[in-house]
Amino acid sequence: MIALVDCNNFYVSCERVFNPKIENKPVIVLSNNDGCVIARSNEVKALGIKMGEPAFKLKHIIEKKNINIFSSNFTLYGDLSKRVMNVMSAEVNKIEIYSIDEAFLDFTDSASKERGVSIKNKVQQWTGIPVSVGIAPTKVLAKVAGHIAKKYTKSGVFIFDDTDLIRRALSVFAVEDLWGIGKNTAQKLKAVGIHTALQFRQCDSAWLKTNLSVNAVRLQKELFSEVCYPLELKRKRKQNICTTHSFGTEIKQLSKLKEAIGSHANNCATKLRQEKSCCNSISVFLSTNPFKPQAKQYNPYKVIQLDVPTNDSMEIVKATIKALESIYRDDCVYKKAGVMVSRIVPQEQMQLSLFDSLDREKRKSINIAVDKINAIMGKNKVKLAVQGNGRKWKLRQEKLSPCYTTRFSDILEVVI
DNA sequence: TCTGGGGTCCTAGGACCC
DNA sequence: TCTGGGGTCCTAGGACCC
Repeated sequence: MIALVDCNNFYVSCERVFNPKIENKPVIVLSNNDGCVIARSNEVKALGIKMGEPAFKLKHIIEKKNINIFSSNFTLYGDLSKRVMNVMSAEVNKIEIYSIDEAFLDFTDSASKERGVSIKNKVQQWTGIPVSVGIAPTKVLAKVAGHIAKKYTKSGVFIFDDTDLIRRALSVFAVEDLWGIGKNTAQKLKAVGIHTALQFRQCDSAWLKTNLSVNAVRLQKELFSEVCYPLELKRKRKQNICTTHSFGTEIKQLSKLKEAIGSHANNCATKLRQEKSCCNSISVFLSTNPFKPQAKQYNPYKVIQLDVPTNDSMEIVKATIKALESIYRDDCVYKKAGVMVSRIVPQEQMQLSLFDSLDREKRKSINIAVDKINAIMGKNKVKLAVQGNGRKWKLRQEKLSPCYTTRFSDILEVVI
């Protein structure tokens, strides 16, 4: 048996932990640049505000309903996530951390509602974060159970412990709410009269295989309690690492794009080194503002293949700047830029080249030193000159909450 | 004025091999 | 009129997830 533990409205709950005034009040957390809604409290969901809605369209209702707005504070959310995961890890033998706010727990040794409730209460008491728990024989069913727990139970815990119960639940569970069924697939299914999870479970698997994909067949098996997605206990090495941002204000000049791309590239290199990986290929991409159809649209990208895999900041930044120069056009206004590194290999398994002229040992020492300094002094305290000192393309974060748990100057003071 | 930022997996089709 | 029958590898694009 598997338990899915899912934090309720996670980012909103994080903001509430240190700000009890917004308990039971409508709260929204916005994406980077204060662009879209990415987390909503129940009060906000009740108002009919959708996930992903652009903030500027909500100005009116925000004022009218007195909604509390926050810029995203990923430092805070990441730290609280770590705490939640730590509490749960101590409760089970095996755990798969699936995302910032979700984990699958191995309940094979004992699966009961009481165990779910006990974990839920402990997480709530020790971290301040409310969670829901769904317990079932497979991940897909645990997701369904979690859904039910969150929506229809008082305890916030739901367990699928008999097949008839599963059958009855699936008969009223919308097919588009299944894990792995997105908008497009749901549309296809509905076109042939499949509306509920039970109907999906009953349909011909050969039809699923040809018309959808093998994943649809796996999903179907999981609904029959047959495990196709086992717990993944070992953290996998990332296959791609991507850093990108929209600009607060649009950019035209090459020099500013260089700062942005250079920073993204350095960021990717740092992440590569944290993963102990090297990349064999680097891509750079730019895009204009798709929401301004009257403006000239241009979304170029350039991929550079390397002879020797690398995670050296200087080498990666240099390559991206060259790529940027090759795709830049001065008759466009850019809204977004990014860097992606791929074809990743473990750093201890890199294939060397006979004709390599770079002193890799020396570079390695430099990178280690820079990483060390930045770990102590703060991100990007030491950086490459091309990144500039500008904050010109910086994020807009007008409603940022303090980093209560990770910055000494932000620690709460208690007045007695 | 204003619309996020990460990831993964699968498939079809092209290029190539014998 | 008619032009084989196997394979592999790579990539772009689609679909999905949080």
